[in-house]
Amino acid sequence: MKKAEPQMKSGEANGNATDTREQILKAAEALFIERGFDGVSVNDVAVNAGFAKGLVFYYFGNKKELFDSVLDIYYTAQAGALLGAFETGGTVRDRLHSGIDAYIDFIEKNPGYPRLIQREICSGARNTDKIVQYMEPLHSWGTSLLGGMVAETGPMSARHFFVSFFGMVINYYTYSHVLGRLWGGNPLEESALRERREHIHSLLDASLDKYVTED
Amino acid sequence: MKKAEPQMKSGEANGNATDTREQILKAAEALFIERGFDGVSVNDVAVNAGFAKGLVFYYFGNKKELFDSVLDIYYTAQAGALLGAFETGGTVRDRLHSGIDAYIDFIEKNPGYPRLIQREICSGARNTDKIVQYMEPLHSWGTSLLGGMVAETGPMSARHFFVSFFGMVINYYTYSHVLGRLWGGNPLEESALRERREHIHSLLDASLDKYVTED
DNA sequence: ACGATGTTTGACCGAACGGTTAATATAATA
DNA sequence: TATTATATTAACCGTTCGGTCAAACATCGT
Repeated sequence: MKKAEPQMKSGEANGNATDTREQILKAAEALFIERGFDGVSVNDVAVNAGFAKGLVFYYFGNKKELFDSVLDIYYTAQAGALLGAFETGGTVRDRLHSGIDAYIDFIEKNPGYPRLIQREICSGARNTDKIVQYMEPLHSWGTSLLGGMVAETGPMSARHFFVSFFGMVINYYTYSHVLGRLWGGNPLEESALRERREHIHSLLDASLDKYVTED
Repeated sequence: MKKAEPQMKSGEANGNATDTREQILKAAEALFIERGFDGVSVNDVAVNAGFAKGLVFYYFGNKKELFDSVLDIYYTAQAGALLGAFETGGTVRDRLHSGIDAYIDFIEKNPGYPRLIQREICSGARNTDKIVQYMEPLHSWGTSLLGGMVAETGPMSARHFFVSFFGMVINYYTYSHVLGRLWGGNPLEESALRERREHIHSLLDASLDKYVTED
């Protein structure tokens, strides 16, 4: 048996810095989503990407920076996905609906995102800055849209609506595997996702009908 | 200087198995809430409780069992807190309101609970069984209450209302430190909590008014 | 062919990890 | 008080951790 021929399979040395970086990032993303920062070792990432551990440090310096790079990818993707949707015209009601749709679209295209970000939120103060950075555009979009139409403070203020609908949207996806067990089906299949989307839009309409004076 | 006198400070050897077990559990709970399973070492727990590491294994066998013991405490507490509230009388609307109140009460008395359980949910399949066990009573209470009054399937079915209100309730607490930064205040102070509670009840009323045919 | 530059590895480091164990301190029992 | 049973410690084990580093490999302009 002669030595292994140099054959190109995914995640093997390729001499291209950009490709390698991206392969490492892909592996890191998948693992961090599955097990969180503390549940993943740098060696896990390297092996899953098909490289030696040292290479991860060559490209990312340390584990925290690797993790932050993954977060930044999502942040950029989210910003890009929402920016367009936030600038559409129409009534406030229309704009709220299309903003929520854009956010759901983004989540469905990035199914790992809810778990990654929500676990980070639960982890307390460690990454608060980055999470705030994430939510700030969403938050200011939502609250400024509703701003003139609901009370500025109190139980029916825009900020509470924001938290409610944000939680309503994102939790369906973070809970999906539990809901699958509870319901006996796959909450992430296409028809179920359509159903969920419709539910949220209906609840938005119900809230606007009752608590927002005018469109 | 003579040897340290045997004085009783919190978390010191006391020869009492029950007390020691509880001190370890308390320390473990606080740390698991703050940093999650993988972010906490057994030595952390032992030191925080004021004992040697070996003692944790003496009482709990291994790290996973220690973690499960913490989860079980919350599960028992939750079950006890909700059982009474689920058996009150009145209209369906009244019973939904009082069930939600009981759940909020429980969370406010156990402020670490949302972070602990939600992070576990985000961590995927590892503890799905236990999480399902957690949510099953809540879920069946909510869906059976609404059962006869909304569609069995489709976007306005009981199951979707359950997810929406569950997420609405719990996310306010898991997001509190982020919301504090976003709003410039403390979302966990008493007046803010009252406000949040009122918001949720109002949204429930709006939903019932629009989508539930009769009380 | 050559060195220069960038890429990748594998061996290595000290620290921390989960877990074990023999020995000791304490409490209970007789 | 002597004996037994329990509670607790400190040292230890093998493994894995994040991180470093010198050497090897690849690429490419000259």
